[in-house]
Amino acid sequence: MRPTVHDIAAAAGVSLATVDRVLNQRAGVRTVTREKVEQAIERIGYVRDVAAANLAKSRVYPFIFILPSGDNSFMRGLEAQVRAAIGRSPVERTAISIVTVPAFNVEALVAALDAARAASPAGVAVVAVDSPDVIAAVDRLRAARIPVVTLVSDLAGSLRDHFAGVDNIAAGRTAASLMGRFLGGRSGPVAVLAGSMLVRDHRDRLEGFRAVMNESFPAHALLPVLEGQDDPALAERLVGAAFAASPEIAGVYSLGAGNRGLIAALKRRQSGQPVCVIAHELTQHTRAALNDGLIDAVLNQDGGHEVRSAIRVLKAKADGVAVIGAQERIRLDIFLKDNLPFDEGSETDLPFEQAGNQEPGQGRAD
Amino acid sequence: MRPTVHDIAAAAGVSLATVDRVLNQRAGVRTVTREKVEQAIERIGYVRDVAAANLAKSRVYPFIFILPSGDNSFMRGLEAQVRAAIGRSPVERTAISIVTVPAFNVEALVAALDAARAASPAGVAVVAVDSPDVIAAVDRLRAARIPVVTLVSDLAGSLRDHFAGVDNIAAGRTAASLMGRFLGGRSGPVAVLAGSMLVRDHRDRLEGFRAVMNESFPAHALLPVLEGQDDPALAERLVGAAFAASPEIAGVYSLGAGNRGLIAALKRRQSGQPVCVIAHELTQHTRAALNDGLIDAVLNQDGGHEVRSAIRVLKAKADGVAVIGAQERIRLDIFLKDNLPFDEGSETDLPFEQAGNQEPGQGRAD
DNA sequence: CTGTTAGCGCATTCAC
DNA sequence: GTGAATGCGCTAACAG
Repeated sequence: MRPTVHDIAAAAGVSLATVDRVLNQRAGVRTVTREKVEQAIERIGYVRDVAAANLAKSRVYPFIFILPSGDNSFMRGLEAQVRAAIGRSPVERTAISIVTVPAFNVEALVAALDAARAASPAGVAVVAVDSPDVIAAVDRLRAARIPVVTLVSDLAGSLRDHFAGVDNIAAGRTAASLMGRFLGGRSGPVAVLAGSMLVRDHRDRLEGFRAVMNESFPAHALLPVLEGQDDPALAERLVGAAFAASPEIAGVYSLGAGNRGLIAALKRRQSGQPVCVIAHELTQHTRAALNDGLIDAVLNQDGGHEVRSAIRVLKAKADGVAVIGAQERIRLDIFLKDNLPFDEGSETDLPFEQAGNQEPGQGRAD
Repeated sequence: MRPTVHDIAAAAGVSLATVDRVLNQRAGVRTVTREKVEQAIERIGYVRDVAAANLAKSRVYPFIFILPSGDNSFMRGLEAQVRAAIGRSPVERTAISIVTVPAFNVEALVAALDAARAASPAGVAVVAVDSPDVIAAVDRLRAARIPVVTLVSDLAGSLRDHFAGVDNIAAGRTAASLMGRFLGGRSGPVAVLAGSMLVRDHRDRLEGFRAVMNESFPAHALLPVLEGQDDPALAERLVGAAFAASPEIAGVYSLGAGNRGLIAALKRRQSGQPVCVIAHELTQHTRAALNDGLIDAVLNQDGGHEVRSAIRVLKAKADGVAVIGAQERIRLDIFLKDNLPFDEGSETDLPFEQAGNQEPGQGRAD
């Protein structure tokens, strides 16, 4: 039997209440007594039973998730995953609320973060937009001792506790490496379609992609980055224009959303050599395009894993306990048409695509 | 507040003990009473608090992990992950014991399974060898109402509750798809190095690989499969001989272990065109070879994830509760030199490679 | 400053 | 067949 609070009380010659006080670092204990207890804890190797503690506390964890609104398959899937977590709330002792803010909008995000702080939750998860104002707002949360986890897109320079997302520089490097090898002997420049340089994940992917293309495949020039604002219509126009201007394009790297537009442009393209296409995020649309051979590879992050990880980490931070580091590393999935997972929409998991309002131009769509 | 046993007792007009009896499907309750209680449960939407139940029971889960012994980096890493789980035992209320048996040895495995059954644990996890005798032994465990999870290599046709491992057919298909595209215009046959056709995972990978190579890249003939018994020395001899016999080899797919031998053979090979090499399992050796450009891609399964998943599933089966399906799907990791994770040996995770005794020929080495 | 006591939600003796 | 009482390990009033 592992030692309990009673054992340490006996060993230290004090009462349960005193033990509890030093265990939970509450005031009102003489230093001598405290040390006596701490030594007893150390000596008998006590580890607290978190389940029992939570039971006694009837602990619930109020968390706030701040996500971009808009018509973006990936983000809507992410939201669905958060809703799934809400469904598990009774079991996991969480009370999660979702706040959506217009994508790429610094002021709205700052306002949401400050509102979250006012609600003093046990933790906040946020898809960050990279900006000094957002950093400041996150740091205000931390100053209020509220744990913060960035989700999908990180916020370097802030005091956030953890980032639940993939290594986006590595993602960009991987995209370049696949692109270069898939192109093999073929020549021609490569186009890059991004959403916005305002978000860290897109910037990181671009950086990684550029680095490896320049190092290892210098024969393929990179065309100027197309910023599609994750808007399918805009993306389609931009890509279509690029195809028209440079018919010899050999590859396209789509590092943001708006892939519906990219796919439409690819379908419309009749002439020219085949293009190698690498995109991000497995959605209904990219999955279909992968199967049709329009897209060669999809790099994906598992939104469900990210959400569950964010919750685990927020809980751990709220309790001040350690996490299994390896379990919280979000892996970059590489999908070819050959290793597509069975469609997850049917049973235990959530659909890749949710119904959503059409708000053109404002979301990180698809 | 979510409803408790008290609420359902009140709603049904019975006592706590009776509620408990129907909750845990114990005998000694009149059918009328039982139905009354069940309706109350349904009506107020009761869900049992597993943590509280475990606390009351002082429940511990005795689990047995059966792993192949021998000098195999991946398997030793897996064992290290199980040991890490043992380290978390006090927190997770598990009591895990590890049993190792010689690799590819049906009789030894059957004996271990039967011994495990005699110990009547709360669950068994086993790296299966595909054989009717093993299936029978697993089914005996299930007949004794002991949950069984297969780990890494599955056992089709058995009554095992769950498989904690990757989709190996998809893995083989993916390997072929990468191989074909990486080879681009180059011609020449492709060699396959396996461990043993006695294990399901190797057979599945081969099947997937063959299928896609034949469908999509018929220009590349497949040489007869080399069975290296996961033994580095044997693998090196076989691969070296294949290079000598067919200097025009364009690619090698190593779907088992023994990659140390493969890498040695690659280093020794001076002449001929460059070969595209795809291997399985990220170990110290494959990681180095990937960085050196000797290996082009490594397909990997995360042993830590598999072990943790196996434990979660065994617990759930023991408690008769559902699992989050998506969380328990083990992903196939594709590593290029560009998306290698930081070396995990240093901090939160475990080393890729453990020290181990040299037992040539009997392990699924490296 | 420290100790006593009564639960948290559930399982399990025991009586009735 | 059914119910009342006790405890799992911990926290939180409330007294002292």
